[in-house]
Amino acid sequence: MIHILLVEDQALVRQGLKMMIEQDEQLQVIAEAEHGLEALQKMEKHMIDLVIMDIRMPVMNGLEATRKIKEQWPNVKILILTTFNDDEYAVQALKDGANGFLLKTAEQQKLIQAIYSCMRGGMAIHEDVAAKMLPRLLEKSKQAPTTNIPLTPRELAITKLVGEGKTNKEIAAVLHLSVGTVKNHITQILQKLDLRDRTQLAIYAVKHDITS
Amino acid sequence: MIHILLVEDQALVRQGLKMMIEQDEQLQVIAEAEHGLEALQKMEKHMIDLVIMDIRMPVMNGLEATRKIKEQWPNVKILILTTFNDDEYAVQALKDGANGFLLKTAEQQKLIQAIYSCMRGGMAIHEDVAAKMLPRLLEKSKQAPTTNIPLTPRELAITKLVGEGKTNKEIAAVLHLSVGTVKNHITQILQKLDLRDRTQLAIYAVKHDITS
DNA sequence: GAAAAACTGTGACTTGAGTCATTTTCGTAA
DNA sequence: TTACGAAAATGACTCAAGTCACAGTTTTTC
Repeated sequence: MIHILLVEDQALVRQGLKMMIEQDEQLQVIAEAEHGLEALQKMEKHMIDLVIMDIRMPVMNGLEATRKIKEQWPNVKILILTTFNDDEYAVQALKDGANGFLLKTAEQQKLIQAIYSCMRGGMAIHEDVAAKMLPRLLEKSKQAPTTNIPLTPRELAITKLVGEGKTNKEIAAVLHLSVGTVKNHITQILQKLDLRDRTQLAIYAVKHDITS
Repeated sequence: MIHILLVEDQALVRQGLKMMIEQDEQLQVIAEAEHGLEALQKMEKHMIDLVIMDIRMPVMNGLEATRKIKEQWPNVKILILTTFNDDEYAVQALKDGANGFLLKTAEQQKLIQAIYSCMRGGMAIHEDVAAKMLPRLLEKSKQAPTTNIPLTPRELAITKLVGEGKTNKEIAAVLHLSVGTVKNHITQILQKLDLRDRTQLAIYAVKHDITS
């Protein structure tokens, strides 16, 4: 038997969900809340396995509630209820520890499926939500096309070490060079990349993922 | 009429795909290739709208081919053919510009759907593939839970500017402080975070996404 | 085989960065 | 009310970093 907490401010939607969920005899809604704060209170009173959480709510929204619940009860699964327009929230929700997404327009069959897949440790994400989220996630991890970095292999190696926060002395030791040579290379690198000092170079290295 | 290039080394799979695709009268496979290199050659000879690309192939794999095709023909759509075990490649493929993923086990209805959604500019990603990829993507953009960064607001502001590569003088100007004060704060910050110099601090700032 | 680019090194010089001691002000929590 | 941490500042000191000029060696490229 899976014990579920329903968090959703609109009573009608909540009722509908409850009925759909309890069509499956292994699933039971043993608590309901109208906003995040109430959800936290219910969590303390009941043994909850899974929370179904709306994002837009008064008092405390779903993101904050998700974060706080995951802090105190890391093993509880959380499914986010979402609409097509919530995609910027969705990414944040995932970072906060959500285990999946339900479109409000989903039919009950998908709903039940999502609950079980999420309880099994998987991640339940509706196809359309994923399609919207992925490009957003990629933007951040992309901006480094590794193209046209006009550095020689030696310069790259030094850039990498600068990006790890090493001093010239340490770099010299690792590469078996003199400190003076390292300095010369760095002068060269800064000129090529139009940077001012090793700090800007380190930032460059991290952002362009020069870590090989 | 949508012109399609099929890239897949196994002739049987290729034949099957072709038949499934051409069930739809708007879709036509006008070229086929057994590996990435051949695909590039075919691209030059035909006007292609969409490429369906396997990942594991001899001579030149699907990732490299995707990258090269997107470089020369940025408007061509590319759908990656994948299995459940390819998820580490999948992320890379997306970064290289792929427009979607097809599971090799998908039925023809899903296949056709994916092609159209991809041509409309959307991203076609099978639910199960997305579920596997998202956690992987999140790991990279996550590691900064913004928690326990024991810095005061002032220190945070300075850390942020260091992370932008600013000098103490510039930071002092922005925050209306003396250079000495900035130095003092930085000494304090370095001690708190157990770092050695502003370069390591800048790296810390970038990695923890302190950019507010 | 010659030219170009990459790699290595030295020494001298300038300056930004970081540490330390010490002081003052301000708000807030015990 | 007191005590404390955050914030701001000054001055003096040390040193790593960066620039510059010059030079030798090796590797790549045409």
